[in-house]
Amino acid sequence: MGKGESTRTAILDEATELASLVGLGGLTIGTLAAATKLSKSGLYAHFASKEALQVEVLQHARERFTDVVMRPTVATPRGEPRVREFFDRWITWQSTAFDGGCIFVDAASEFDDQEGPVRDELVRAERDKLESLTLIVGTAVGEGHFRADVDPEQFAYELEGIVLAHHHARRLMRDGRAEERARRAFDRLIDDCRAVARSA
Amino acid sequence: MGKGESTRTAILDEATELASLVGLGGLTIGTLAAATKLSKSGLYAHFASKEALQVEVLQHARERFTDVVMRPTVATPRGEPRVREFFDRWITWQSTAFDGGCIFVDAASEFDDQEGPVRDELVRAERDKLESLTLIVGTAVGEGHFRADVDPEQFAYELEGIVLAHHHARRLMRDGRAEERARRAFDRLIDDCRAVARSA
DNA sequence: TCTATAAAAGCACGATCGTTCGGTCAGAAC
DNA sequence: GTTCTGACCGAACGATCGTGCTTTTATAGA
Repeated sequence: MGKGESTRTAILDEATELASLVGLGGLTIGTLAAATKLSKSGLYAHFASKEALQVEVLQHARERFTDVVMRPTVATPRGEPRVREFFDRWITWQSTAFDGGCIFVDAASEFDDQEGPVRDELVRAERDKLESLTLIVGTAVGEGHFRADVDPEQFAYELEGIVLAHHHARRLMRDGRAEERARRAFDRLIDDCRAVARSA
Repeated sequence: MGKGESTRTAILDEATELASLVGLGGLTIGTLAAATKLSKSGLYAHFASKEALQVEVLQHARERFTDVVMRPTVATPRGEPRVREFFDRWITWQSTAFDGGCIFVDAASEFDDQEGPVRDELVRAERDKLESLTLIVGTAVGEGHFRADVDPEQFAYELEGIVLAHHHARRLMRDGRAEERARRAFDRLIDDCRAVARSA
């Protein structure tokens, strides 16, 4: 890895951290330059524009997500264990990957109304994650761990809800029991997928 | 209502709308002045600072929430019907109250790491809503509509998750079936509260 | 060691940020 | 008719924004 590439990575690391605190939009070249001990122009030479930087920050974070969540997940036994692993790692990711909030959650509310490459990248990342999750759940159905009429997309939707509630409770409300509550919600979700039938 | 007070309200209305599109932090005095057809200084005379404006925007939105969600909810029969009413109105609120995303959701990710009066107001609003919801669920338990071992706080946590998932799916992913999914998730939640016992 | 090239700095630009201040102009109070 | 007040505006402040250009410094290959 050449000099340029290594500073580039360092910039993106720092930018990810900063963006998790002040948001992707709140990120400024000036503060990022100060944080990386570079001049504004020196830093700027690495990127075509601020918008391009924002997109690259998202891609950078996405690679990390793949490394610490996705890859270990697909390496565990298929079916329910894999679903559990995914959930575990996802929750842990949200608590440990950033000083601030998860930049995907933060950026989602920030850019959901702002058309452009940043929003596009966000949607791409989310769709990717959703597809993987749907597949993982579908496999659990195929393995017979979950009922046949379990809707993987609905499962993914509800799991996302649990994770978002966890993020909300933990970061805004600073609820010490946020993770415990998330686990209870997840257990209920899993439980309903295993049960033979639901009450009328 | 005097002249000053009415323009003040008009400013807050417009500010709420704008903030839902670009975030509370993305809101600027200049664009807000242009949107309200006032000069920057003319507008600014109504508020002590931008931060004070942000806080007032949140309070303004909170009053609207009380009007269109809370008040009609507590006017419906106690127990499960009231819980359903709350959910219905909350979901509708998120879809219709703003052009952009719900400013509480947006602001929550934006300010969860930024100490100050804006964050404080956010926490206050959230705590308020959570308390009301917990009470409403508790009543449903008291009425015998829900099982006695239902944990109202856990219920509130999971309901918030459903609403957040709905917001996420609807605004970022533009999923047309977001609301249908939310309703299914809610029905499952209610169902589990009524069931006599859960499978092992 | 010399040189070609890559990396970072220096400096400056136009724009916009939040904020302040002096002023105008209508209407109410006296 | 004068004074006072509330509502608003125009201009400007210093700071910072994103973004270029030019120059210096560091690095790597011969």
